Amino acid sequence: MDKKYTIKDIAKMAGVSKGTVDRVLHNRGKVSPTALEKINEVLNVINYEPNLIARNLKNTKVYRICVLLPDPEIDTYWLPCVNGIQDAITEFKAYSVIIETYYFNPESTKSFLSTNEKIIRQSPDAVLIAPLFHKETVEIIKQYDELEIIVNTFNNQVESSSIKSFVGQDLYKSGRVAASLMNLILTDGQIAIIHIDESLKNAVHMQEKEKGFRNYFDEKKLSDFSLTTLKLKYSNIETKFPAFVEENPNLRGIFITTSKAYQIASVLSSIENRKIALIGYDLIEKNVNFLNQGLVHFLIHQNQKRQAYLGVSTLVEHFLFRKEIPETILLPIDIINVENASFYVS
Amino acid sequence: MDKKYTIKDIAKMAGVSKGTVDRVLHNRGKVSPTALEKINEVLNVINYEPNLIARNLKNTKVYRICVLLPDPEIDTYWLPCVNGIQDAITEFKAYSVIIETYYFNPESTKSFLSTNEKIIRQSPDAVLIAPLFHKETVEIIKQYDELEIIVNTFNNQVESSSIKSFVGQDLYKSGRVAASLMNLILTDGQIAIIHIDESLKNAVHMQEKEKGFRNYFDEKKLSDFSLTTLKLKYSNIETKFPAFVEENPNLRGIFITTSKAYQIASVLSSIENRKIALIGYDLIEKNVNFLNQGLVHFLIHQNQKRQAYLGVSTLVEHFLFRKEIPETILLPIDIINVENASFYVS
DNA sequence: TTTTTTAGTGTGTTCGAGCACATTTTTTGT
DNA sequence: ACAAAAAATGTGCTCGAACACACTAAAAAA
Repeated sequence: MDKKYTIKDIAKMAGVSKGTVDRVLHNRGKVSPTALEKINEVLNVINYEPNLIARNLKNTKVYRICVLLPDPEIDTYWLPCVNGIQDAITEFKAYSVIIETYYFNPESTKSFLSTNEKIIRQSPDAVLIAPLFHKETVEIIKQYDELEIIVNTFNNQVESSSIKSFVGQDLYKSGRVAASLMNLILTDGQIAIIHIDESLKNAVHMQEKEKGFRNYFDEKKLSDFSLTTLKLKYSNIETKFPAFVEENPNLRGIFITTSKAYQIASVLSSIENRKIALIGYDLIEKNVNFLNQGLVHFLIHQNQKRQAYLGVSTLVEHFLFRKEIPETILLPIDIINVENASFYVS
Repeated sequence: MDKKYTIKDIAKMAGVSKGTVDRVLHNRGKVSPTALEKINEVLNVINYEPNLIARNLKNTKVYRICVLLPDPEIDTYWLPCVNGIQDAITEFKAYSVIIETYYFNPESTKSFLSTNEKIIRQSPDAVLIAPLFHKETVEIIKQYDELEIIVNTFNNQVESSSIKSFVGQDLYKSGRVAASLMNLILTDGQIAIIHIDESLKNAVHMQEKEKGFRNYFDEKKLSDFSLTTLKLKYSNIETKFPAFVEENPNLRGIFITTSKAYQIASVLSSIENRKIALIGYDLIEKNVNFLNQGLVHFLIHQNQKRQAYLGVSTLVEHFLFRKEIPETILLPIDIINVENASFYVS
């Protein structure tokens, strides 16, 4: 039943040599109809599963996987990804796989393109990309496609038939989750949706979250709330945001669509007499600090570490164990408050 | 730097044979001080990591791991565990590991003990147990210990120096999480903590959750709430519970410490004019249905599937890759509402 | 009929670790 | 000094898949 058969076993059973069995299994070379039938008969009865260990031992081909993501020194948001990739490296170090990480400057499309060129020069078997820049990504993917390099993406979704896989989160639904939590904290009043970002590279990201957030309130017909959208940059938060709070005395809640909730929380902490509910994204240290202080009510965990890990590991398992690469992996939308945060911070 | 060295490489570098290198690495047999020094010199310079694939190919020892858990046909709560174990079986089927599952009747300590005896007769290398019965577990673990069989546990924590590892959740903290959510839904009124269970086998489980739940309200000095504890059995829910609701007109919220929230929700759905917040455990189908209907507000996901998977996989990796078995793995306390539930249901 | 081609089949080596066994070297005892 | 024992070291086989190569037999060409 669960006995493990080897090629040798099959050969003996079919009364041929292991070479012939091998030829049938990989349909290479010529095999007589007689031998083919005998072997197929055996294969139909037993359930042959090649020993992946033995296969991998013999396999001298070294697979190269390149990962491209923004420099975590420029944006610490990407730090967990590095850990996730490190996990994958550790896990697969025994196998003939090389996993290399490349960083680009998230503020520069040029840097993105030039680092891609650098990767292409390495002629990898596959790449995992955080496609921050939509247009440039579509462009560069053509090149990968021509070179028959498998392209996986994570964090940002880019539509392209050349992309084998995407690992990320349903942003629209994560907006809805945030809305459902906000609706639990508040009963009425004004809610601001704040987008904080230097450039527009996260535009789609942020819009999807806003859509989901607004859709929840529309759908539930929660007419006691009024929703406002506000766009801020790092540089003008300290001036524009306090003014906004001043102008909107009925403001009760804020949904921050990026990982910069701590910047809002920091400003709010200096404004007395205003209790405003905050919901943001990502368990970066500063956010968790404000969560523990009670200034941030909920964080939505996007689990970038696991995103990056899965992005790499599905590729490795594809090469080593011939597993299918899943087209999309949507990670759960983890709801974090002060009580369960410690279990998610790795 | 990252070059992979083989025993043969080391032998050549040290000017000895691979046999001698092997003896040094495993300190078996006699080696002259001269040879030892030469080999150690080489080992200090390079970073030798044995090829686990090759090691495993050669290794003819078949490891046997037995898993013991309640029959999922008697209590569907355990169904996800079976899937988790199945995942592990699939993942490691290439290796020389046999993973066998045994069921016992969760209502019978006798069944628990006799199934354990059955497992012992298989003389496994390790077991993973859901130790539902505390006293009997302590008893049976002695036997495993004498036979030098590694014992891992999951779901229920049992203190014993003979237990190598525990995979589960911090129940006290999960109670706190539930409390924090309840505090968000309600502003005041009576809250019932309901324990639903046939026997007392989950007593410690439920008590821990209650402690955490109550502690949260105590700590925050939320004096607008009053907390009551109610113990129910499957058989008397339909009579006792409606009476309880009747008697307590100020009842606003219920925290169900087991996975039977659906039974409470079912009764509540037939009682008109009472809006009572429900928080329970586990994403079993019936619970998720009530979550979608809006009768259950939050579920806490205990992720039994992953518990079982990790319980097995840490053992397998210990045998195959000589990894350490972590003493305790506490899974995150996932907060589930109607908006994010779909991502957790596997 | 003999030679050449090709279809069909089997044998042997490789991957790296692990271990049994054989061989060589050194030490001990007489 | 020489045999015997002990210590040290080297050799060779195994695990299972993969593939190169060698070989046989039958068919095609000369």
